[in-house]
Amino acid sequence: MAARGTLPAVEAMAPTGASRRVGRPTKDDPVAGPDEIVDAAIRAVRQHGPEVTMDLIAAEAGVGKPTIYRSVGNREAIAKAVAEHLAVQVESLTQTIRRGDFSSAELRDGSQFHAIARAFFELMEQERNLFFFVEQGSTSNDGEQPAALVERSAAPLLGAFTAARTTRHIGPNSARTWAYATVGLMRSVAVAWLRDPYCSAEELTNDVVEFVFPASGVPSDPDS
Amino acid sequence: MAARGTLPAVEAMAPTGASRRVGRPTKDDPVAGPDEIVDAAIRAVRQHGPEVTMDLIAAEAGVGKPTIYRSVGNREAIAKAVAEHLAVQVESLTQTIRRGDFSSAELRDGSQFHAIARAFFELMEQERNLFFFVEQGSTSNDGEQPAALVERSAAPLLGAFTAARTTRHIGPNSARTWAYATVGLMRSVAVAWLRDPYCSAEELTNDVVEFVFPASGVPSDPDS
DNA sequence: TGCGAAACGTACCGCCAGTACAATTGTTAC
DNA sequence: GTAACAATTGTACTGGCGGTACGTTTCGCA
Repeated sequence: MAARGTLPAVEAMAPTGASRRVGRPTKDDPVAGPDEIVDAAIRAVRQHGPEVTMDLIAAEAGVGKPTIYRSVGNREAIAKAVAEHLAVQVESLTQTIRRGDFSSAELRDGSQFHAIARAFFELMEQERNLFFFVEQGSTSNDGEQPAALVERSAAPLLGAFTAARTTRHIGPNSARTWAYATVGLMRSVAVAWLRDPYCSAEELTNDVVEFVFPASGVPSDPDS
Repeated sequence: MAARGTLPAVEAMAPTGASRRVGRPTKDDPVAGPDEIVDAAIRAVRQHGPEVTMDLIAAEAGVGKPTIYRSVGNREAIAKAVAEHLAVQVESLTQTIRRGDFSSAELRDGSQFHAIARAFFELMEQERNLFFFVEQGSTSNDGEQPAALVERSAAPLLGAFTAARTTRHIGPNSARTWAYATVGLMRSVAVAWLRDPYCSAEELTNDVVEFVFPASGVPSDPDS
């Protein structure tokens, strides 16, 4: 088994799935760039759950594992890219909502936040695996610089939030703390709710809005 | 050294540190129960950081690795125990503060929360490694039941919070959401602040209090 | 005294992120 | 035209870690 350094026989292989030939690819071959690899990673995570192996991602992308590491980076870098993807999705959803459902007059503090939070929760419900994948990747390191993946994935909430609370004048440090507080809040609620959907998305959103903006909310509990 | 001549080839070993003899221990030997093991784990995490290996924990405890798995459980179970330890610490600190610094009249909504939040941040600063160890252990699984480690580590905040906000009558689902929101908020702020202490602990606490109780806070930013 | 149960640590296994290296093709020099 | 070099890939491997099988030793009880 396990031929030594020189390998004259490569025939009995094909477990990775759709791997291309070895060596430099032909010029007109469909080369897989970073974007294609990230897309493949997203599909792999969606299909196999948040604990996909790098080999499976490579197989889904149709490339070898080293290509991933050269083109995108290690597992955490992929998680970062996926977080970026989620963030863009939330932003896009927010734009749509903002254009469509709300009249300009309704865009007072609470309701705008409500729309964004609702979009966030629904997207996370839909992209559950991606969310937990990003979640897991964020705490993999032991506390150094590159963290803040989840933060990025929820960051779109920030704009609306700080805009809504501009009524009071605050310093940069306070704004930063409030930003962390907001994203952490959304993150934690989303995780708990996804693990055990104890109420409807609308109810959840109302409660979160009521928490952040104590004045503007509506009593959301249907019972009692 | 610990190596007795009984086994055929055990000489070239001793990396585990202070392992006892093999076989069932003598009755009056200092047997390491679950508590001792958890204590050893805490020391190991403090010393070697949040990514300690199980072998190092076993070495610190002076037992073999299987003993840990039999007595406490897998890595996640240890993280859970450490989370419990932190939670108890926070509770104890809270008790002390409540008895000492505050007159009974001052215990209105915001200030009580302030004291607890302050204690929480300071303990997490002091027990940085333990905090990140728990943090990491909580997201290791792919989204199933046993999670909620961090939640437990910040849960002491819950009592004070719900008590403070009882003014409005809320349903159980709303309370649950608010609870998740609160602990997630504290967690996220703590992580960000520990990774980059961009302000003093007091400032941080003030900002968090101001976020949760918009009415009762004091403007904390020294710069204008 | 003997024998099963209880409890332990050593040595191992499987898995997986990350890497060394040969293979293969594009490209330039002469 | 062709030979050397640069570019780029996938295969096969490594290292390390969480978790476990198994032999070893002692206790408890008949």
